[in-house]
Amino acid sequence: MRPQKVEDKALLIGLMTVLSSKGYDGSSLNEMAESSGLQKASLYHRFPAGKKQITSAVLNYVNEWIHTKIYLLLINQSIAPSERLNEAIENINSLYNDGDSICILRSLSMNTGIEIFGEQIKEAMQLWINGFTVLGNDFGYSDIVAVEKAYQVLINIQGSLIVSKGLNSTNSYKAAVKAIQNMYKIE
Amino acid sequence: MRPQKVEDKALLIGLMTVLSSKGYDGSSLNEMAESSGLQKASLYHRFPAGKKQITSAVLNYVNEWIHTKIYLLLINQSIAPSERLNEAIENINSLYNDGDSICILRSLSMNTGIEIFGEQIKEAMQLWINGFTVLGNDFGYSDIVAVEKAYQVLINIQGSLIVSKGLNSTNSYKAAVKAIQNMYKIE
DNA sequence: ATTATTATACCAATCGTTCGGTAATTAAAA
DNA sequence: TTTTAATTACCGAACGATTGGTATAATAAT
Repeated sequence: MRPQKVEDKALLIGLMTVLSSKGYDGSSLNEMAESSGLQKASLYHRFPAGKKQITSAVLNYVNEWIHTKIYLLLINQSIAPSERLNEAIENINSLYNDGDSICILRSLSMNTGIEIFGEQIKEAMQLWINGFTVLGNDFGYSDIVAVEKAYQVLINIQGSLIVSKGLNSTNSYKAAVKAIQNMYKIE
Repeated sequence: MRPQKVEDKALLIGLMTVLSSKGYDGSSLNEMAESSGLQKASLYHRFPAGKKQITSAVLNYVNEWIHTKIYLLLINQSIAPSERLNEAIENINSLYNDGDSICILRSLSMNTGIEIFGEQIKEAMQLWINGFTVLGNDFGYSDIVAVEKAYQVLINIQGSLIVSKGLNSTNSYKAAVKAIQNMYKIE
């Protein structure tokens, strides 16, 4: 049979770019087509249920990304905790373009998106928090402190991304990343 | 002349509700009309330039709110610093419905809104940061530390609001507020 | 020849916006 | 005191453009 013009992964990444920067309502199918390299009708061939299915597939891809690049990495006890943290932060930096991008979990958690995709967004955040909780434990912190720190990591990233957007400077994001690294110094 | 059916302030608050929960693209004029108590055409009488002018007016209202309820409050040296902090937090809690609402600065800082309203969003965040910086100074912290803490306040609020939405629980927001209060304990 | 993929054209519904006209108030004229 | 004019606020209906979504025909590969 005829090969795909755009592979699944590249397709999802192109679609993620639009969705994360414009949100669900702001992302038109025409923009999605343009940014993915396929025509609108071709998108309906790949995602017969339309915009909702597209967005859900992108969120699945994001969840898989978080699962491997954050969760599985952070619970991998064959790597030193400090090394895990460094790699996770590298991955996060690449995900958010060193603070320039908008997080898709934020873009899709407006009232229009959260009603449809709430479960997938919740799953993504919990994966993130669970990974960093294990990291905190492996750094020697108690369960309570490890959970606290894990939440603080997610809050710092999400909050600093908003402040970076609002102030038009990635300084806030970069400082937040450093603060996260300081949160896991062994005493 | 004929009196207004809805006063300016009530009008702006109704419009703010839609904009903060659905964002710029997600807020239709029909929803704005319904939520404000005026018909679509009447909104064009009050805001001749349409949706952009409506959104800009709402952001101006928000900036005035931040100016009085955050900035002017936090720099008011006739009130004890700890008292200023408590009042500011009360105001913030009422603004965000104790963590249930979405911040309009976040909703409008998607790529669709930030291009049009970037300056107003920047102004709002800077007011916020400047107010908390003065508070930090009056608590006795050095300039550098006071600025750091001020940024952290904004990041904690914005980040915890996102996490609260995503996890469908205001626990994260409420914990972040407590963390902010602990940031300004006098040693 | 068959099948997967894409492109063009199209649709109803909704979008932001505009327009003609009405309702309510005040001030001046009769 | 009543009437008229002027002013402003409001609204139903319609505008062209764009939305998400669907046909259907053409193309490319096995």
